[in-house]
Amino acid sequence: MAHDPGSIPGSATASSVTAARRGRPRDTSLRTAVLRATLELLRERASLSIEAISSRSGVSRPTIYRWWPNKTAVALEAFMTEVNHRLVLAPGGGVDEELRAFMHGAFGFAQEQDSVILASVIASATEHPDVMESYRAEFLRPRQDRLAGLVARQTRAGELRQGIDPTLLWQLLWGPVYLRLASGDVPVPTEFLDQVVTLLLTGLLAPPRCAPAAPAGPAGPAAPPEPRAEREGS
Amino acid sequence: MAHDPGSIPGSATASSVTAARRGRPRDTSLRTAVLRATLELLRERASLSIEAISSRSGVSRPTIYRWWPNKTAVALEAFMTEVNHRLVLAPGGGVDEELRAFMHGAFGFAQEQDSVILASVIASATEHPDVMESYRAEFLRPRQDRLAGLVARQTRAGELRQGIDPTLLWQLLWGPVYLRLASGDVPVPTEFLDQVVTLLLTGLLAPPRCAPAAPAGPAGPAAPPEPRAEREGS
Amino acid sequence: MAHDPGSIPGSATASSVTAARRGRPRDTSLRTAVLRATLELLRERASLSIEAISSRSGVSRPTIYRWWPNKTAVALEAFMTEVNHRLVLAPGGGVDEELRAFMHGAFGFAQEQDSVILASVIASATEHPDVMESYRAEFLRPRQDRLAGLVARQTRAGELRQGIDPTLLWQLLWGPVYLRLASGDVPVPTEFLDQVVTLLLTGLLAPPRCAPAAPAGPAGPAAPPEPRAEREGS
Amino acid sequence: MAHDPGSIPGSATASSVTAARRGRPRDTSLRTAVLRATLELLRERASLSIEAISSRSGVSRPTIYRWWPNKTAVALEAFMTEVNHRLVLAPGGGVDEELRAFMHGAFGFAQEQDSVILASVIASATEHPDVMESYRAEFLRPRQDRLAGLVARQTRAGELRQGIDPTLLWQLLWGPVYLRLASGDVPVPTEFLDQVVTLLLTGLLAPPRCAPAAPAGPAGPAAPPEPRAEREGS
DNA sequence: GAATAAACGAGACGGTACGTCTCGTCTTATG
DNA sequence: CATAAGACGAGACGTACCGTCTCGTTTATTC
Repeated sequence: MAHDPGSIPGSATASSVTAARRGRPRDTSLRTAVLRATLELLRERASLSIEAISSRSGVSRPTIYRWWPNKTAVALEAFMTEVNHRLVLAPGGGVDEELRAFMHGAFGFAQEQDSVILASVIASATEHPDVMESYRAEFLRPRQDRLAGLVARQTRAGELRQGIDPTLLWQLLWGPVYLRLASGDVPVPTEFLDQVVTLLLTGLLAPPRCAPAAPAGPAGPAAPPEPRAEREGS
Repeated sequence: MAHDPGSIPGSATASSVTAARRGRPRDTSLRTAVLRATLELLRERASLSIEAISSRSGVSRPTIYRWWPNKTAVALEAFMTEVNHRLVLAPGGGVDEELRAFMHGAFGFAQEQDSVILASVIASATEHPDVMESYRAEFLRPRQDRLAGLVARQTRAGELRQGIDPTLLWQLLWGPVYLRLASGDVPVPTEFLDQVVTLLLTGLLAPPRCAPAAPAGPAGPAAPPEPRAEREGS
Repeated sequence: MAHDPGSIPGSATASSVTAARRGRPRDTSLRTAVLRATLELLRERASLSIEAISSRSGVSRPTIYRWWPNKTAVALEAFMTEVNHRLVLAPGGGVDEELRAFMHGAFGFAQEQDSVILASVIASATEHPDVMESYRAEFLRPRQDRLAGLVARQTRAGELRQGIDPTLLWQLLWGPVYLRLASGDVPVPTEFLDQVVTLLLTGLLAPPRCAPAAPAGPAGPAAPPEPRAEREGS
Repeated sequence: MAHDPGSIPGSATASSVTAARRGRPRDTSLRTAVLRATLELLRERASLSIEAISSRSGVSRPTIYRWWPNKTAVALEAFMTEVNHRLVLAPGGGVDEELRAFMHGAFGFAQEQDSVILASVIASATEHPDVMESYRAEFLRPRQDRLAGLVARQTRAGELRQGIDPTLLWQLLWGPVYLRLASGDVPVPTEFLDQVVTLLLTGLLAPPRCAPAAPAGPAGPAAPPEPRAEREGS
């Protein structure tokens, strides 16, 4: 992610075995310090500047520039270290159940204040193609892949309608959550994730007259959603 | 919209009849020039600065600051003048039809390149409560109100299920579109708006065994949507 | 002084008799208001701006520009109205006496805090030839003329050495006072004026051996000047 | 002079020996460039602005602000570098001779057009106590000290009258010169300096009847000074 | 009494400089 | 060779005055 030839993350790479490279070795604690400082600043809703990251982390500005191309990249990396380790999906169960589990795993981080970060990162990533690419690779791809798998599986199982476009579904799931992040409408409670799933499963249409006595089905979920009006929407 | 006490826009207010105000009258061509320059810059994806707006529009910097508190406010106003005059909804027809009409009226602007603007505006509005308020008042409110009306009407008409939360629905409609704007995934074609509506109306579930002939309804919707995979999603 | 075609000050000019000019007559209270406000600001050591004069005096900016070419001109005029009415010289008496009287009359204003004003005015007048000319006409000329008269008279009377250049003398009298004004070393006490005169009259040289017993003469003045060291000089 | 904690000018301080300070060293050519540009602008009688200094010298504005608190400080430093290296006094000789030498050394710079600079610097220093302090320390103090020494020496030698206040004398010597600078009455020719000394030594009074042959002394002084009237005085 | 004309206030505007901030680069000394 | 310290140019920020201009209003003279 950092534009670093030598890779760092886990990085028990070959190189580290063969040759302790010449010169002073990179101080890995710097990466941690920078990312931590960045998260703190983002949480404080302070406007992020390399300047600030530098002075808070104690890492000099030129050093930061050596390892990251711009502040957006730093922010994204900082966010990812926080978020991705939660993405653990336990497949199994009905569509309903499994979709909920997916939402919780994929967007559960939105329960926390930090999550606003992502919206600002994405927004500024528009100007930095490389950062955008990181975002796709590390955030989008894994989630979209899992969703695609889920859709395929449940379609085969006959639980989902035929012909559902996983990409479209992805946008209908992630879109509302992202909207709240972008609008500062955080934290996003778990119930919201569930409501989205519920509405999507059932659809908006009134049950056809075919089975007037059968609002049953998976209808339960549609239990009168308290008309939340606390906030204005987004 | 501009932080202007004395009204400018349409403003055939009483005051304008009774008293042509004292002092040199405001040169209204400036407002236009500023907004036009702003749109141009935003379209060019150039990073927006008051400096740039000033030199491009030929309006001096102090004058811009006289009428707008910050660049985000300028950008929002510029966007609104472009967008809001399209919001004409002709109610009538079935849910399906009416929801589509709503989408086209409310988000049709997303067909154009300009639309990315909005995402950047919203993103930076997070730091400017007053601009955020303008955004709510001029973009969100009218659209949400119309949607709420639509929902109420169609619920009474028995076309929509009982208990649908208009706010949640709003987020499911606007969320996906906004997501594409924010990701630079523009223009958003009209078909996308329709697909969202279709999916939401019908829901994801496979038709219950109760009535094999049932899913007719507005029929078309379930038509195998070609699994668009051109783009990666957002 | 003001760049006013029609003159105002005393101005019982022919024109004022023959024709009260057409149109609304100038409101003379404005001049007073402007000058008073200017003096106040100068006394407060605030940095003088037309803006400030305008808002303090309640006279609009364009009106001030109608009557004065720049702020330096306003300041000079304000100062002169304060200062010149003191210049009343009563000739007569010995050189010593008369020179002292001259100093008191010409530079007595330096006893007051306001006097610093003059230094700043002169300094900025360097860039405004017209203001400099006013300064010469209204401040310098009358004082220099009187001094020249004094020198001529006392030279004829045999009290002053032959061949004293009045211009040089003027600079030796006004220079030290001006220096204190310019350095903010105000107020300039009357004793200072006297000391200057004394030193100049007697000169620095020790009395020639010709009359070892006669430090008398006009020596009295040289009475042990208490070695003031309170301030640093200028 | 610059508000620089770390010493630059001569400063062969201990620190400079032991430790060449960390970080990129200050580019001393910038200081020179700034001061040179400043002198040029002052000579051209252009109104001095940091903006102008910056663009003329090629040094960026922030850098200038890093090293000087305001433009007055820059101007003073620029002037001092030009002026102070001339202050070399060779004591010895009679009062007359020595006083003249003092004048030439201390105020000789006034022969050049540049000298007007000083007046404008002092004028604006009134608003900047720190600059005023620099002025005292670097211009006033050394000159006043030498004058005080001169007075003491010559008083002991019996050439000067007892009880002459060096501060008062300072004002009588520097005042007339400063007056000419402030009035734009430059260059100040060497003869002017001499005339001031002459007048001060001898005094104004006609020689007492005691010793008709007396006023010999340094004789010259009383030589009929051509009544210069070319300029108006100041 | 109506027309005329100047004086004036209110306010908009382009312009210039201010002093500050952050960016990203570069240069040196140190580890 | 990695790093810290720090100097630097570039450029935008938001503000303060400048001096000018355009109006509408007021107050006097003149026809």
